[in-house]
Amino acid sequence: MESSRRTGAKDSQTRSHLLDAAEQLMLEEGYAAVTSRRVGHKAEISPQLVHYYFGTMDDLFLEVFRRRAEEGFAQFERALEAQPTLRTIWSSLSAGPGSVFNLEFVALANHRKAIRAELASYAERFRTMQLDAITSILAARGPLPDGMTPEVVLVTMAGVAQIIALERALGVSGGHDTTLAFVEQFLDEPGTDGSSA
Amino acid sequence: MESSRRTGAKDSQTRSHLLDAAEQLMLEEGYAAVTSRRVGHKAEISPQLVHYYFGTMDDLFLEVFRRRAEEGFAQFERALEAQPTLRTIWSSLSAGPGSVFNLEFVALANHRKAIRAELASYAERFRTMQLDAITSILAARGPLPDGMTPEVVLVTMAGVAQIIALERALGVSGGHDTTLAFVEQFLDEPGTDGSSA
DNA sequence: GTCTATACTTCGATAGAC
DNA sequence: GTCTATCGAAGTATAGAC
Repeated sequence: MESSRRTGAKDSQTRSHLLDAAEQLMLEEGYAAVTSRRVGHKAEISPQLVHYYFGTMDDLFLEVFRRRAEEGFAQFERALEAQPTLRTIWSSLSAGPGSVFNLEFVALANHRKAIRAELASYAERFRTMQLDAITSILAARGPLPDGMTPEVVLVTMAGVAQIIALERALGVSGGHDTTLAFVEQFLDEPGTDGSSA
Repeated sequence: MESSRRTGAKDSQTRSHLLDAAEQLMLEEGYAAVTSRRVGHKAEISPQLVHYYFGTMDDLFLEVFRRRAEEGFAQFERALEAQPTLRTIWSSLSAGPGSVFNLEFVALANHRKAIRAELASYAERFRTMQLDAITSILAARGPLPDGMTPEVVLVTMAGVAQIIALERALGVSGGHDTTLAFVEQFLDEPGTDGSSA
């Protein structure tokens, strides 16, 4: 017996369909296209059910984000356990639709504080997890050049992965090939300062 | 004698005020907050004038972008002429509100093709200009490590600058200090492979 | 050349029947 | 748990008075 709102069961099929539709709309047309009416229409469900299951649109956005985040999180953990390598970390940073998705959410977070908080918390959890992993991986590879800490490597890889994803979405590709080749070279290297073998 | 729309004189004060208001709204609350009503209200001008001066909202967005782009472009050219250094390029990549601005526009471009085209064209022009500059600057610094071309350095710097700006907007700061310190070290180095002095 | 009035659409959200 | 009916607010855009 709580508030009458927000009752839709978590395992409802309808609920999942609404989340799917919202996610797809967001990916294809941006967050501004995610309206209760359009979500309902895409899911072939009456728009009012959006409010029945999620209350406000902000809550819908949060649920979409959480579902994705948990999924990405679990996926990264599995991949890391199977292959605890630099390449696994790089893959998690440059993986498919995730980057566009993140971008859309960051833009959304600009004026919705509840979403910003959730995003920030997730980003920090993810970063910490990646840092732990990369620290032990790099330790096994020998000493790093002066000033280049595991943190630096991680932030740099994340930045490179992101700008390439972003520019690709824009249709710009200048410098991507050579940069990706350099990343590959770094991933393969047994040592990090060029003094290989 | 052309189409009756889009008549507002380019040098109109009213027009400038509308652009200012739109830009500010976009920076503060994201692109979704840039509506004809809100822009008009912020500029203390009737919302209908937005359509008189710009036709559609898309045209308004384009004008806002162009004004910023030209400004940033000219500024970069001046800075580079005064100080043709790596640091000047880094500054142009990490300069204040520009990054947030870009981010907002990229998100917007996701579902407005006219804006995507403009953004892509600008990004390419800017990248080419930066590449010319960084190539000659790095040439003077001596040979680069294996695989690290000027392009790679540029894309990497751009990525680092961007992810830091993005995370900062989100309130996340893990790893920024050490990464920025590393960038500083790289900017100051007379050589690039650690064999300084 | 500038601004008012206004048409039309879509938005989020709620009430209540079934 | 789902749907119909509906409210008030806000969105883009145009017509036409001044």
